[in-house]
Amino acid sequence: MDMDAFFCSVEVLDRPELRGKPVIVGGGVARGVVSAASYEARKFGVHSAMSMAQAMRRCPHAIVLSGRMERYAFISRRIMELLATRTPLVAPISIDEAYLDLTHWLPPGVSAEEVARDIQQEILRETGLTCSVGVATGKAIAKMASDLKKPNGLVIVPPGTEADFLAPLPIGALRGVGEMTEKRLRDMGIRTVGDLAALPEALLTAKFGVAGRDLLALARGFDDSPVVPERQAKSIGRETTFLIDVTDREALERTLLDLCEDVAASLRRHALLARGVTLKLRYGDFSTHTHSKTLVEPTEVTEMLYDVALGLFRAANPTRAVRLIGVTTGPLISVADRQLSLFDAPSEKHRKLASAMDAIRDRFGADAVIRARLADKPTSRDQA
DNA sequence: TCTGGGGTCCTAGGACCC
DNA sequence: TCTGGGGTCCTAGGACCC
Repeated sequence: MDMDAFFCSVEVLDRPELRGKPVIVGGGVARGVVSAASYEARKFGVHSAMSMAQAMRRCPHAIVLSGRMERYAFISRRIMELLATRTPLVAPISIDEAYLDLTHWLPPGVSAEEVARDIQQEILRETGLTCSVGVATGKAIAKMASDLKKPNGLVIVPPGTEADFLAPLPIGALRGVGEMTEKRLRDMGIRTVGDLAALPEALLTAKFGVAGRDLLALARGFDDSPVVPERQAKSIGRETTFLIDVTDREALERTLLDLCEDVAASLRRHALLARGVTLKLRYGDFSTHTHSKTLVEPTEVTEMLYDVALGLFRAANPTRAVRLIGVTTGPLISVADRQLSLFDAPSEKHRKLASAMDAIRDRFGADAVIRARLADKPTSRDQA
């Protein structure tokens, strides 16, 4: 199940005067990208992930909105609840998409196709939004089927017809084939999934390794990875791109603290501890570097994360202007699995303070308590 | 054209251990 | 003085997805 132009459709729902107009939800025009484009905007060649600058060139009269994530998340939760009434095996893969395994959950005498239509009608009735659905024996093929007839489409791939369904599709439509792989395959003369399916496995493995073998299997219709609900997160991170590249170390370090604060709060909210920290820096030429360190002891404490992140930042010693800075933590373990060390005492104070601050923020909002370090000057993120 | 922010998974070399 | 093989962890980079 895949919602159609989800963010834009929600905006049109809430503001009917937008209906029929080219609407784009995305980041700032300066350095942002398109998050969602209405079908009217897509007619002009606008699509998600395109830079806003290019989108505006292609569709100068588009209505550009910055997006309201809380509103989208609210509607998403409602949709996921509706899906959960059909089968316990629902795996949300993003805010507007989910896989359902109906194998053992079809009501007697009811086909998967009928359930799919029913879901589309129910979502439309309950939210006013349309979605597209693909029905197949595997996730990847179901996803490709749902992409085929948007919006409000329903495409069924009967068991045994997978390879025939895939063969005419352009190679870039195959899940796992991104920009890089598409280019390499096209250079080899491969244009459709059928072309790929006809190649010998040895050739694909030689060129692309394990990924080549997997792509070939999918191209031939073999797709059986299970629908797994509720997978535990393996990493949690925050990053920010500046409006203008930043050289000022003090400003960068302040942003780093801000990011660590966010990440730590998220870890605590999910009752997780980080075993490692990765600092990410992107420079003006878009070159991107990461610097990681495994922690002596897993933590969810802002100061511990910041201490390590700052150490990585100072060791990296960036001399060029920074376009993006980010902090990612992982791998993660559950708080329940914390191994208490003999030298744990000093961080206990931090943990208590942090949970007190989290509680205040939950009740009074994110800005109710802020660090003295972040209090006076605006952080670079405020400017971004 | 000039590239967000949230992730997952894979590769590969070197350290380290047995 | 010419030096194994296997497993796991750490770190960096990169492709891909939504």
